[in-house]
This record gives sequence, structure tokens and C-alpha cells, in this order.
Amino acid sequence: MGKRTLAMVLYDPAAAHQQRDAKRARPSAHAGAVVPYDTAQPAANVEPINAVPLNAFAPHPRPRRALAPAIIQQVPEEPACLRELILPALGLRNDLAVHFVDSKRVTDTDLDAHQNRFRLPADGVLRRLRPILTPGELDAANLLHDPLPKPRRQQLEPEPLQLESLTADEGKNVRKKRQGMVHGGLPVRLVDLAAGASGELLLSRWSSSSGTIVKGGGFMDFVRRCSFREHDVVDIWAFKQREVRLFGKTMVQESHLHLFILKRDGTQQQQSRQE
DNA sequence: CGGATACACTTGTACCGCAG
DNA sequence: CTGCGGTACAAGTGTATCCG
Repeated sequence: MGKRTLAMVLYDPAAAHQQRDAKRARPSAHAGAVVPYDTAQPAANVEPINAVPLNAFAPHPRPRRALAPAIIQQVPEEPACLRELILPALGLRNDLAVHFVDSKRVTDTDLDAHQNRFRLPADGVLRRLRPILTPGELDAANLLHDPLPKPRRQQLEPEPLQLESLTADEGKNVRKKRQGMVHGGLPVRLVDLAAGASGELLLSRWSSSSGTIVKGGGFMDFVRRCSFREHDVVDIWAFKQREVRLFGKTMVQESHLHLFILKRDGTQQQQSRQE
């Protein structure tokens, strides 16, 4: 099983360099780039890869952090408990394709009751989670199209005065924030060994910061029961059972996208990213 | 080669709207 | 009025690229 997941994220420095150079020569040229995908496990339970527009799952044009050798993610061994415990407990087939998304260090904002959100590493989302989602799911999660690059702050022209962004405080040099946009999201369930599965949450990428987050009302309840705490390093695994129909009859029910969050043990943590 | 600069990403905080 | 959910914004940090 390690072999299977490894196939998704093999890092080819030469290819990456080529891609980067191509990008520099022609900024919009990232369509048709090599897509990290589990070729050893052709999508038995995912939609055909060609159902997704190429630019919907092409790797991020400049995965800068991912290029750094010190930060290249080693795909961990698929945890045994996933197929032995988690999938059966969720009522899912235990031969589902399970995809490693990324590892991250849990921050206090991830656990903050006021924030009510869990941030997912952008690189893992773009490179490993996005390829396994359908166009409709990508659209729901605001992942179908890459956000336009934001100009650097220093280069910004003085902002033209926009009525909705102005307030009485403007004259006092206090800039009011505009009301946030409602992003909606793709229904997902978080899964933890201690907490079990969360209620239905929403996966969404915010247009403002391009950050991908999981949010929703039941999130804090899940956090209170889960096994990880601030500063813990966790691995994030994704799986989803697709509907299988035979002769017009539903043989296998479609499930939510599940994100299994597994806290690493001490030895694994030592091997994790440079702190 | 090494410093300067540009850029991407993460994190923390401020703010808005709504429900109770 | 207050607390909460949801989001925008900006500072901080790390890495890639440029340039002398």
C-alpha cells in the first residue's frame, strides 16, 4: 500500500525545474503539466480523470515550498487502522482508494473556538486532493479555478475609493473591512481516532487568501473530542466512496468526502518537518 | 557565491452580520 | 446587547530568483 500512495507524489526535480522554466517563459503555460495521480490504482471508484478540465487539477504553477528538498513530503505508510477500523466503522468498503493529502502542524487557530475552522495545507490540497475530486466537487469547494495572483502590496496603486468599502472612519485613516463573502463549500466529514466522524462540515477555498479550510457548526464539537492538540503534527488522508450503479440500481452508496486526521506519534514527529 | 528582492504561504487578529 | 460564525486583512516567515 505504501507503493500505491507513493505513486501520487513522486517528486521529479528535473520535471519541476522544466515546469518552472516553462512558466517563466510563458506565464500562463501550465495546462497539460504532469498531474500527480495514482496511476497504479486506476479510478475504480472515482470519475474518469478526463472528466475534469485539465486546468482544474494541474499542479500549482509554482509550488515553491514543495520544491524545497527539506520540505518534500515523505508519504507516510497508510495507517493500518484506516482499513481495519475507520472504514468499517463508517460503513464504507475497506478496499476504497485512500489518498494521502499532507501533513501539518496543528496551530492554535485550528483549535480556536472563535475561528471555527481547520486549515488544510495548500500544496497538499492542490496536488493531491484536487485530482481525486469531480468537477462539481471542485466547484463546490471553490477549487475548480486557480485564483488570480494578487499583486504585491508595495506595487498597489492607491485604491480607488469604492463606496461599499468606505465608512465614516475613512477620514481618520481607519480602513473598514468589507463584509466577508459567503463561500459555501463541499460537504466533508472529518475523522479522528478518538472523536470518530464529525458532522457534516464544509470544505472551501477562500478567494481572499487562497487558503483552504474546513468549517462548519459541528467543528468545535469535533475538536473537543479529537486526539490532536496544538503543536501536534498530523497526517491528513482523504477517501470517498463513489456510487456504483448496476442495471439502474444503486449497488454502492456515495459517501461524503472524508478527511482522516491522524496524529503522529513521537518518533514520527521527530522526523517531521524542520521546526 | 551571496545579498537583495520577489513571491507564496501561514498565522493571528479585526470586523461584519445575524441570532438569541 | 452579546456571543458566535464566517471572512478579510495584514504581518511574519520561508523559499526562489535575480543580479552584481
